Amino acid sequence: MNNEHSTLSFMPYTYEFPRPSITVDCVVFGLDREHKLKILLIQRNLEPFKGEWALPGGFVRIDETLEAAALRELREETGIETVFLEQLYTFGKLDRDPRERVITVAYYALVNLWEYQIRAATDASDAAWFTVDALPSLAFDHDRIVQTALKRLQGKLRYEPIGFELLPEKFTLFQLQKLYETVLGQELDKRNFRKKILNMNLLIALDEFQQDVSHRAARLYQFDRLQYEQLKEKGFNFEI
Amino acid sequence: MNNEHSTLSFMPYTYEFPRPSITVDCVVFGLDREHKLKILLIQRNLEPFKGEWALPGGFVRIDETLEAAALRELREETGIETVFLEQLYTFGKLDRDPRERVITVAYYALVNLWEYQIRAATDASDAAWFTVDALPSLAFDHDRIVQTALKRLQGKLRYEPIGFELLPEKFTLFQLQKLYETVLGQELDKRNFRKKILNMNLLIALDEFQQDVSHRAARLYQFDRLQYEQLKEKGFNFEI
DNA sequence: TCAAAAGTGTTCCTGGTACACCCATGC
DNA sequence: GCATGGGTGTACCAGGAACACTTTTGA
Repeated sequence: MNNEHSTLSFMPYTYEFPRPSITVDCVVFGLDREHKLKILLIQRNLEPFKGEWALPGGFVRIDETLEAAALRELREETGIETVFLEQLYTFGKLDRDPRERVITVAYYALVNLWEYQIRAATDASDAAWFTVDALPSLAFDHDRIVQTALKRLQGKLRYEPIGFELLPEKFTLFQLQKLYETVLGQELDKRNFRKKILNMNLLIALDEFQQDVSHRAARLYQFDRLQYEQLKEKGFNFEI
Repeated sequence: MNNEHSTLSFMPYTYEFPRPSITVDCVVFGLDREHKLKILLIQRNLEPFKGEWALPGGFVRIDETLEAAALRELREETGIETVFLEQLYTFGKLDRDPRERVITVAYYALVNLWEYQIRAATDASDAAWFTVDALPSLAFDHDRIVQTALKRLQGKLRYEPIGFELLPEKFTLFQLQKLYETVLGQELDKRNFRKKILNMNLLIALDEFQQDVSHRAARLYQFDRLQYEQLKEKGFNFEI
């Protein structure tokens, strides 16, 4: 990786001016069954920061887009296939990587942890979920990236219907409310929450109910994406 | 710039894997005296797209941050010194530059066009202001970048007090209202607008009035940044 | 005296907020 | 029968929206 200790035969790409490396990093959010917000981290098995926890990510190849790189790294390192993925911010401080100048384009992803367990990493390194308010210390400037992602998630959640990405296809209003309470960090009134979300006409009430719960089974709902797109066309603004 | 037609002596930087170039581009917004929203463009005097209009921008040096690169390019190409500058989005499509893979980190800036005229570019190429709804065709994917910046500006303007960056230090409520009407593209009720903005207690009413206007002179106001920071601490949310 | 913008209050209505009890189920 | 969440309505209040006229100034 460093020019100094390799011969030209392994360094076939030459440029008139020095160039930084470009990476992508992904902050993957998931919501567990106890309504805790979690982030997926990888234990590094290479220097620098070997053994420390870091965001999944890696170098952008010359023939792939940034988003393709993010999706590829997610697949390779965590087994995640299809997710909500959105660009977060590009971090370019000079010393954020001790080896050389590395600019990273950060993405954040929302995955549904309810129905299936994300596979651990496919290679030797470990992947694990951590509750956001009990994260280990992170490699590079990944703690700053995580904080930025958290703020973005909180902001977006209030003004766009992205919370559903963290829930299974069919969910209860209680789950949805807990999601908002967890991510926004404030309790919400049950009756007012239901009134507000149902009045939006974005949820399809199913004729299905929870199974195997030790209390009255709640009705299941589904998010009506099509309806949302149509309402948005007409100037409707989602807001919780 | 291309590997093919230069000797190694001019291409002293070698890497194991190919690397894209990194540039920054700036969408500079200004508001003219007729309450029109304008963008600052540069006429390119180099290939590719020679003679076409493009956003001010250029290559990121290995020893400068992204923001520093954006500020430097603004200074060099337009003479703009201190502005509101915020990262917008990073564009990484494979073919967005016909020469080679170039990833650009876009910024948007807000400048005050009222008190002084922005200098034209310092080199031979031309800089000029264009009304946003009458832009010429742009080089590269710069039209997409402009559209992204416009959406961001409209979104931010409603929820953060950044509109003041487009006005002089001392402004009238009428100017402020016209700003919102222009950027958001909708008319606002004069009485309701004044009530709302004054009730926020974010404006300092000065004992100064407009000069040399052919109608009753309006009172001048100033944005109270300190007060805004304090209110924000306490959970206050700006919203128009 | 005309043109252009400054400046000012009230009414109505919508939507947010606060709040408490009974129901169904499994253990 | 107890614990857990499911499910429901009303009263109050704040803030948004609609709306018209008089004042000031310079040309």
